[in-house]
Amino acid sequence: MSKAVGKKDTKQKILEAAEVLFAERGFNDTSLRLITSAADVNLASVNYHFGSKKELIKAVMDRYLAIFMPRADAALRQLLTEPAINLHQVFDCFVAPLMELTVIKRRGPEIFLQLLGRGYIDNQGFLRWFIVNHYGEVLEHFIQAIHQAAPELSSADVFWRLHFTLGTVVFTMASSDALRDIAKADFDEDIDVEGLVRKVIPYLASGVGANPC
Amino acid sequence: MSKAVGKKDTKQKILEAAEVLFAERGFNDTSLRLITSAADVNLASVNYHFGSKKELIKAVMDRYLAIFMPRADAALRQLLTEPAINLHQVFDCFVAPLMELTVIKRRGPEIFLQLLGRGYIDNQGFLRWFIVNHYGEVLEHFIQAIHQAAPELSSADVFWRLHFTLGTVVFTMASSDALRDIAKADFDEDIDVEGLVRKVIPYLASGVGANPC
DNA sequence: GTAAATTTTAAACAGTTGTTTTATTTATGA
DNA sequence: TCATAAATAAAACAACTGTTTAAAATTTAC
Repeated sequence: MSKAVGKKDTKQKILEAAEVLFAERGFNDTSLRLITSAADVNLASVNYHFGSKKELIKAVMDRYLAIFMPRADAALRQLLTEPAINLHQVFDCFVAPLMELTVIKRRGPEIFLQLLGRGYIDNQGFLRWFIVNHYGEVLEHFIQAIHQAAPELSSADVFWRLHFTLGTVVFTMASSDALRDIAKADFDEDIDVEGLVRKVIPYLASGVGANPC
Repeated sequence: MSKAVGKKDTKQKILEAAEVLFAERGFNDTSLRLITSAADVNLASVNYHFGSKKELIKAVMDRYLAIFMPRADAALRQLLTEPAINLHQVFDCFVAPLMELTVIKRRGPEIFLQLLGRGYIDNQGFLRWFIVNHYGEVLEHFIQAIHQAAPELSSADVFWRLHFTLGTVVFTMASSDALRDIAKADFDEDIDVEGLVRKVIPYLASGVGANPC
């Protein structure tokens, strides 16, 4: 143990700068030079510590996934043991794990959701593959919980509405800063991320539970 | 009138190639060289005919917006004259105008929605500004119709749920090709774009109309 | 048919990208 | 303390970006 407590090492500084820029601007539109100058480290240190930009992206994502996924999974497993559940409860399983991402940094929850959206859109699939391969069982428990809460839905309907839901959340969070500014200006409504999450859940629960026609 | 009927001119060839690539890969990740080689025209012809890449993006978008927006507006105006309306009817206003985009090309509806999503995410605002400034009244009629169909919602609630809705649609359509492939493989469900749109509308209507809590 | 305007072409421009190389500095362990 | 390893630094790399230039080809107009 040789590191001084207050002094972040280079690897950490890169991660901290990269995740903010990736969330704000997307992966492809964030250059390594932008990251390294924001982190106040040398350009070459990214390739030295992470190997490549692709690996840096994975490292940034996994720092959040590794905390969020097991906790979401635990909440879903817990819910699945109960006799009768509803969709609102299913979505509520994600709130606490999401808000606990403040352990990484204060704006952790929003950054994580923004990164998730970027990963879904920017790179055609490589991050999606990574998530499904590493955390696939969480998704399965999610689907299982929806089936239990809304047994009238076919598997295909659940599949589609799961993706509708993902779209709603990810898209909203990707532009949450701008939207919250507008809401503040136009309606004098000042809400934080948790407030926004709690605003979207009734929408999601009602949408997923809608009568298919 | 000197153009041979079967022979597309350069400007048209660029538009046709660009819109597909923009929809698939986003604006920033589609280079002019990729477009011009797909269109089989010279690199410099983009700057010659459109002035810049930014103007090309606007031209691509406006080709669809100019057809879609007036028709959607007409449908909303028509609906607003009726005494009692529901949310399902509000969203139905967009289906026919969307499907009519096949006049541009067969896959016009999906391409348009994908472009819309790209414009929302890729460029931080310049396309959004363009749309709001040119077609703002359509958005106002949309909001008015929602207010009429769900008068219990506050203006702020309508604002948020409108953006949830936009997220759902745009995100779903941005990856609709991949999702439909999965649905075909996993559930043997073979649907076209109109089928997908009709699938998402109950979700949206139920979500927007949910009891706010 | 010829001159003028329009369009196409190839080449070069200046700037950015991720990555690698080489040299220098700093830290480690005996 | 000194050799060794690890980390940092500056510079160059090849590939790519949007745009411009200047020459060639084509079309238009009289």
